[in-house]
This record gives sequence, C-alpha cells and structure tokens, in this order.
Amino acid sequence: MTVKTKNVPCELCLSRKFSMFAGLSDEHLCSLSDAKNFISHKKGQILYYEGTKPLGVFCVNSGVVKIFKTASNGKEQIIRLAQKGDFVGYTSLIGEDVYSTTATIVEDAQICFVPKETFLKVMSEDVEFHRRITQALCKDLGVMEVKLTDATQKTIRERLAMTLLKLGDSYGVDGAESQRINIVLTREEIAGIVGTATETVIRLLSEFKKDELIEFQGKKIVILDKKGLARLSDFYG
Amino acid sequence: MTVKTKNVPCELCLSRKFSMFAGLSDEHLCSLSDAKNFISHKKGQILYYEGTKPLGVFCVNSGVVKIFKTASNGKEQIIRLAQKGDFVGYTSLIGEDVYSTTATIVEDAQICFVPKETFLKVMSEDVEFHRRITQALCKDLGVMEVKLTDATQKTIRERLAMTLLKLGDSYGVDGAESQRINIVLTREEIAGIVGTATETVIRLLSEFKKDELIEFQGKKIVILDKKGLARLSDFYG
DNA sequence: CTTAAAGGATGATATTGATCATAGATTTTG
DNA sequence: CAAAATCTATGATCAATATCATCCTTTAAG
Repeated sequence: MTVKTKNVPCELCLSRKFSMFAGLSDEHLCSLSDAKNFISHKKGQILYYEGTKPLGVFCVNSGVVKIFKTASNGKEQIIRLAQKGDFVGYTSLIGEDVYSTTATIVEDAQICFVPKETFLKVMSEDVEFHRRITQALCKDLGVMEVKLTDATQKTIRERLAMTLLKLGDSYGVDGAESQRINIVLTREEIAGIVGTATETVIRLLSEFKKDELIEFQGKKIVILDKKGLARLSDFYG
Repeated sequence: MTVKTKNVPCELCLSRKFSMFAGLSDEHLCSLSDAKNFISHKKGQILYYEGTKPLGVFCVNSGVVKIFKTASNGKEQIIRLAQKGDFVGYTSLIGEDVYSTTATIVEDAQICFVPKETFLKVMSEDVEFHRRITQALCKDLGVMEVKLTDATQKTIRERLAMTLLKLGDSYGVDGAESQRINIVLTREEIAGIVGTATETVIRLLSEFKKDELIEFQGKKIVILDKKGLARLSDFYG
C-alpha cells in the first residue's frame, strides 16, 4: 500500500544532492518542498502505466524502480533501473506525450512526486536546471545507442556478462576479492534487462557459476571474477 | 570533394521551416546565417567520426545522412537516417561529450555547419528553441526505447518488414497501388538498420519479393503490399 | 500450517539466423 | 575498355537460443 509519510523538506533531502535538483535556488527548493508528495512504495507497486498521461515527475529517494516496455509478445524489456537521486517519468512529461514505459517498484522505495506545474515552472525559470536536464537527456540517448548496438550485435552470453558488471557498478558492495550485487532481481527480470528468455539466463548463470565467475548468496549474485566477466562480455578479449 | 557553395541565408532557407530552427527571431537567424557554412557533400563522405570532439551542429538541407555506431565485431548499427530539416550531431555537442556515432553521407547532400558557439548562444538566448530541442530529445529517447525493445523481442523478419514500412513513411513516393522507397541503400546498410547480417537481408528480401510484398525497381524497393508487411511485422496479426 | 503461486532448474527439441564459401552481376577506376 | 572492387545472390553448415515440458524449491496467502 502507498503510505504518505511526513514530507521531508527538499532543503534537507540527502538524495537531492545526487540528483538534478542539486544546485537549485532556495526559492525553487521551497516551492518543490511545498508541492511535492513523499510516498513510501512497496515492491510490486506501480508508479505509472505505459500509455497514460504524466501528471508529474517522480524523484527516487531510496529503493529501486524498474522502467520497462511491454513487447508485443508480452515480455518486459527493462529500459533502466532507477535508484536514489534518479528522476523517473520526466521524458514523457517534457515530451508532452503519454508514458512510453511502465514503472514499478523492485525494492521498497521512498519516492517524491512533484506535480507537473511545479516541475515545469522550475524548469522554465531556472535555465541552469533546464540545461542539466537537457544534458541528462543527451547522455541517456548515448546510453540507448550503445544498448541498441549491443542488443543487435552481441550474443546473449556477452550481454549477460555486461549486465552483471553494470549491476555491480550500480549496486555493488565490494568485498575482499569479490563484489556482491546488492539488489534482488528474479531471473525473469534479468532476462528483461538482457533481452532474452528466462531459461537462457538461468542456464548461463549456472554456467558462469560453474566457471567460478560468480556465486549465489541467497537471492543475490556475487561477482568473483570481474576480469573474467569483462573478457566474456567483449568481442575480442 | 566538399564544395563550399555560396551561403543561402537562413532567412530564405526552405528546409529551415521543417527544422527546429523554425520560429527563431530574425536576429538569431541572422547570426546563424553569418556564422554557418553551407557545404555540398558527396555520397560516402564523412561528417564526423565517433570519438572526436563536436565543433558544431550539422543541419541537413538536402540529401541523406546515416548515423551509426561501429560494434566491436566491426558491423555498423545504423541509429538513424537524417534528411531535410534534421539536425545531426547536436546531442554530443550539448551533452559535452565526444561523438557517440559516426555520420556519413548516403545520398549527395547539402548541409549547413553551425559552429558550436553560435548554436549554444542561440540556445541559451532563445528559451523556446531550447525547449524545442529538449522536446526533440525526449521524442528521440522514446523512439530508442521502441527500437531497443524491438531489437530484443522481435525476429529479424519482423524487424525487416517494419524497417521497410518506416522507410516507406520517410522516403516513400506513392503510386497507384504501391509505394516506391526513394532512397538507395545497399543490403548491407539495410542490415545495419535492422541489426542483422547482410545475407539474411538478401534472403528475406527475396522471400518478400516472392510473396509479392515488394518488388525491385533498379536499386530501389517498391512496397506492393503494405498490409501484408504490417501483418508480418507484428507479432499477432 | 496447508495450499497455492511464483521462482528456479534442467532436459529435449526445433528453429532462427550467423558464418563460410563461391559465383555472378554491376559499378567504379585506372 | 579492361581490371578491380563492390554488391547481390545462393547453398551448406553450425551454433546459439527460443520454446515446451516437467519437476523441485521457495515464498506468499488463506
């Protein structure tokens, strides 16, 4: 169930400092603080559905959100995972379009909802903020270009190895000789990131485990051999 | 060879009206006109290479430009084709990054080059223009999401059928019962759009031809049965 | 606490599509 | 105009991976 907790003022919000809201004037921070809603979400809840109209922007304070498209065969293609400090749903809002994706909670999350008017107002008044957004969009486009190229030109094994390394970068907790990916994803969700069938992920993960590239700790994956995975993920290595 | 022709002033440029430059003030148009370079490019020439630093933005007046990434296996993944009115290379410029793609001429083109400073100045001074750019970026992101999803979830046959339909939309010349795709692409380039091997494209195209979905007119493809292709391109049809 | 549902694992099988090889057709170039 | 280069075409083969089926394990729900 969604729980509206007492609003933490944006001025005091820690995750803000990692977000595009960093650098806003006090005035704009206050108008955000006033207008926003701070809401706790449980795993599985839905932030928005593909095809519906954006009413505002979500700003992730904690937890993880998956943003995906549902393909015509019913499978989910995960476009990205959003965590602390990330904005969700702003492209559709700014692009004045319906949501091109669906967003659901993967790990219990606390998320601020900033209404459309407030967000657009800040954006139009703070040129620097607008510029940061534009830049972020450009970076995102670059990332998507790489994803598309990888999707068509790399094998599933390579893409899975890459995916693990990237998850390690974003959610990794480093140990002595290993890195635990500190997020629980089902095999189906990993398949949704890689863009493959669930069974294939299961098989390849056991192969990686047999080859001592990774191991399982409960529901989490531990990377044992980063270089090995990197070698696998590249075409020539 | 690149030929610098007499600059057509932006005020009088027809293709401008289809571009994001539409709606600029006379003052900004003039500063563009003064700073830009109008250059004729021949097929095969290169606008920029992946990994190099953007020095400005290209605005296509006529002709066709392909924008692609080179995968680690050496194959080209075409990200998009740009034609009259399209901007090329602005994401890397705005994102303050090196080019993420390479751009080359597919059909003889006339292209304006607007230097970085001029472009950024206009962008910072004209909020509306900035907003249009931001919106275009959002749309582009939406397009890339669809492309990624299709790349992982659709078959090559489906993607090729889709590609033909989209090329028809962008470059089609309608006849009585058919639509000629009025652009010359090699099978290798089509493969680069679809994200597959050249041989596969050749085989599938002959299959489509045998099934009377398309025919060849010289080096161009004519769509005979749009609905048939649409049915093929969808998962359930 | 028992049952149902979801997730994970594994085998068998089929198919798609990549790769390699070769050859003809067309275009470009010296 | 001849030679080289590029493009198209087609066959043969093979590997990767999707799909289907089944079973076991874990988690969630009544």
